[in-house]
Amino acid sequence: MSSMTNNYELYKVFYLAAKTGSLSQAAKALYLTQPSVSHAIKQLEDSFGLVLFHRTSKGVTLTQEGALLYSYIEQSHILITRAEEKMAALKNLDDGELRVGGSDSLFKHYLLPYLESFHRQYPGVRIHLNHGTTPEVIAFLKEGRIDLGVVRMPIVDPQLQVRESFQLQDCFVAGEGYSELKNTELSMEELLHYPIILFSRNSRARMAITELFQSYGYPLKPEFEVGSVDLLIEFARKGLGISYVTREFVSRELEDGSLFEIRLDVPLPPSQVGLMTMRNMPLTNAASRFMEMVG
Amino acid sequence: MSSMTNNYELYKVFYLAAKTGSLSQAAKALYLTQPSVSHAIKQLEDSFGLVLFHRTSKGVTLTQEGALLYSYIEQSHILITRAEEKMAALKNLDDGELRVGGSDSLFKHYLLPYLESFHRQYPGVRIHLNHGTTPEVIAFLKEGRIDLGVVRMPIVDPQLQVRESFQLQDCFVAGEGYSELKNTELSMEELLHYPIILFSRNSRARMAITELFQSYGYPLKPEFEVGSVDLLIEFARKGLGISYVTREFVSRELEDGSLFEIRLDVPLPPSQVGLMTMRNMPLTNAASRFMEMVG
DNA sequence: TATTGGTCATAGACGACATCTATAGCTCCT
DNA sequence: AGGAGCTATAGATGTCGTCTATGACCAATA
Repeated sequence: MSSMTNNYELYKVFYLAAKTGSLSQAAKALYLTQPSVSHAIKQLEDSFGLVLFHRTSKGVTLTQEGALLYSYIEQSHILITRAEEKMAALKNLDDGELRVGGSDSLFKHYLLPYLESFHRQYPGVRIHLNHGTTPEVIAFLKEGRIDLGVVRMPIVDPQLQVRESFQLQDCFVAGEGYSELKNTELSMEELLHYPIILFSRNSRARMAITELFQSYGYPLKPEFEVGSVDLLIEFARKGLGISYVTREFVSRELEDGSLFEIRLDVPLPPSQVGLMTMRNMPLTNAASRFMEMVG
Repeated sequence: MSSMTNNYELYKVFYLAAKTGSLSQAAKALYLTQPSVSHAIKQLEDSFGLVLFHRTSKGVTLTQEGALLYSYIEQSHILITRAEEKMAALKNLDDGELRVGGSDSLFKHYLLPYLESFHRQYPGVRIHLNHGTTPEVIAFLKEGRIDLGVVRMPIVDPQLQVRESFQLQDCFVAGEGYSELKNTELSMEELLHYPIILFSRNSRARMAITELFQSYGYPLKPEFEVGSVDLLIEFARKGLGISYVTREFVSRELEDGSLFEIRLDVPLPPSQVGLMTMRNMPLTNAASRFMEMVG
């Protein structure tokens, strides 16, 4: 007796019968036959022990009790219809949101064109960018605050799934003040005679290059330690030293000659960008579409 | 493609799965097995082309899309539950309304005890009384403003269904001033020497008695014509004349001697009270219960 | 480690019941 | 009187919702 809970499908039939004022028309609308509808209404009436419709030779009209029921069911039906529309919109990406985490520089130099074209193709999807360091982005992901993180590889975390996406190449660059180094190839030792500008300590690229020098026996101690890629570039342009930056992020400066790359006699390790998601966590439609576009 | 309209029953399953966070528990609540619930959810997901739940080893949690759907379905479910409760209440007569039409005097002298006991038994049912003349009451009924009319018979209207309920007897009464008539039997002619007080022209009782006198060849012209039974009584008590009233409505005055009945040498016709409803129109539960009580 | 107990997913069989066809009864309109 | 609506009813049919049985997975035990 606790949950009387009729079959909800009956309410759909009831709704249409009441709305159209005709069991036959309701049947048409539902792609059913009239007896089916008649039977469904009868089930409802029996379940309540109340008469819901007044049957006449030209259709049906609601009784008082039926009208009261209708006032509820109509609202309910509207909500369900909205829900279905909403779901369809999410499916078509006419609606929804895409929440991405990553570093500012990756957004700006790497993800921006994808975000642009995604937004152009799906203007209904609201895009949220959350920038932070790699551990912060991982935390965002685990808290469910973002759908997708864009970070440097490698990431080792059993809860996460990472897809390699794009290779970047870090390199040393300098500006006008060091033009004597333009067409030479330096050794590590020679490089270290110059002031070095590095990104802040906790960055992945900084750790990688420090380790590399260490493996050859050289300690890499920066003259300047800065907190953004833009500052790395600016410091180098002003001639304050040699910056270690991602080549793809300074392509413009390399083009216009305000910076040039310094070749070393040892190869520098490439760095992989990875798209990071929760393992075994379904993606939103928007997020998975975006992943496809980034490829 | 027009109306995507899923089987609503799936939403009930979805609701419980989301609410309990477990397909198994939802199954229990619905008296189903877990695979059934699993299948139902899959149907919904397939229909939308979206993943609604994130499955883990300890249950399910809503995805973003699922959460959005839930926000609609939860409301919808609440409405349906309320509707079902409301219907149960109407069935039990814990709620609802009873709308009766009739004349004031019938309400007061005939229907009141029934209304009282009905109200005592079903205090949740709101009672509306609409008084009016017989044609007005018929109109109320046809407009759907009342469920039930209480009127004098006969009623001839193919749209109406009338059940005879109670017999009343009209009679002539007078007060102290006419005590010489107390133990005599008058003829019609003798009666007409006294001032007569009648109810207003359009009443059924008035028409009946006028016709009766006419059939014997006597015109019945009242000295006073009043608009309520109370005035009929009051006028007679004050000695203004002889009132034609329903005997049952003056039982108290006949008891305490402030009025006495004048016997005629011709029998006066009894008048039937009828309960009138729309033919082929289902009654509300409250109305049909009330009809039973009135018997 | 293995074990146990919980989760959900899948496959296939079964049967309830939703739906259908056919028909009848009714009212209204031509 | 006949036709064109409407709904109700009865009984046949077959869909599809549900079940059983099983597997895979995970987490928390022993």
